[in-house]
Amino acid sequence: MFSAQNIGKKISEAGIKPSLQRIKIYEFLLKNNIHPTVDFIYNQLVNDIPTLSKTTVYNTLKLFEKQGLIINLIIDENEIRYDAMKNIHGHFKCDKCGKIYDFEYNHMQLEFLGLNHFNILKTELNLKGTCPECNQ
Amino acid sequence: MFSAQNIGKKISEAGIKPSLQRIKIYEFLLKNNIHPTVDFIYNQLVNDIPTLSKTTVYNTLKLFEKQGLIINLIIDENEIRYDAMKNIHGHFKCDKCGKIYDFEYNHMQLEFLGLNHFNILKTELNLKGTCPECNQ
DNA sequence: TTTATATTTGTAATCATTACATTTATGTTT
DNA sequence: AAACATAAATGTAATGATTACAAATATAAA
Ligand SMILES: [Mn+2]
Ligand SMILES: [Mn+2]
Ligand SMILES: [Zn+2]
Ligand SMILES: [Zn+2]
Repeated sequence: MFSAQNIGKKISEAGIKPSLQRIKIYEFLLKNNIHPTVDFIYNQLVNDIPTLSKTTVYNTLKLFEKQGLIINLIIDENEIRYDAMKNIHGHFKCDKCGKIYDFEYNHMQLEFLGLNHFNILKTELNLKGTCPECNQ
Repeated sequence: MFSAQNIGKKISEAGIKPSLQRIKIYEFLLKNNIHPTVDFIYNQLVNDIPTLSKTTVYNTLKLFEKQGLIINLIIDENEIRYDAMKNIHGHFKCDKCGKIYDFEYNHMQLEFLGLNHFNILKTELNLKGTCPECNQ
């Protein structure tokens, strides 16, 4: 499904050289759709790559985002989260367990009033509350 | 329009004692619909109240938000912004000038797919891009 | 092999936010 | 009014995510 070649190719197509670190980071995002923080990614990958630096994770994710390979989520203060799923979708963060869920919404029917001549580059729909697991 | 009595009354109705600092902070939010940061509010009010502490601004805004008097916006990393306008509306932040614009949207027609049994307590619709002034 | 360039790494700095102890204000009881 | 109790505000130190920066390493070109 996500072979090393395919991952490297995707990175290349975004105009980024596919180094070992970059491949591993992008692979992690593709295989784990959990909207991880930098810290989480670092702690998972440092097992594979003992020399990995957290700065590299920061730089790489920022580069990926700039090149449009991934998106970032600002759903809570003091943490940026990353997502390799680029189709339009919303996010729900559970106040209790902290898990972030994807959901779809009828974005085609969404209408903004009073934004004539605004150049919209990014749309973020974030919900908060409690998830079914925590509602028991 | 926003007399000191009215402001104090609103604060009281939220279950908060209307101290001088709390009145001034809430008054600032009501009269300046600019989604300010803690730092901005502090710098504006410290002229009026020379003894004001930034911690007080933090604590007060957090208390206001907990009691439902205001809402907070997480539209960008490393800053929380506050808004006394509590009707449902979205926010657009200009990447160039940093200004945050309110806008309305057809929230009644918004449909979420895959969120059965989720308890939604907060909805945030954040857009980014460039505003008309910066598009010249 | 040299040389240049790109990438990674480790450490220190930054900056918004929070923790916490102290001070000040407010309200109540004697 | 004085003493006491409680709430609120203040100032400083600590926290923690992110960034800056210089050195080290890897990759590519000459
Ligand atoms: Mn997602
Ligand atoms: Mn607003
Ligand atoms: Zn949950
Ligand atoms: Zn602008």
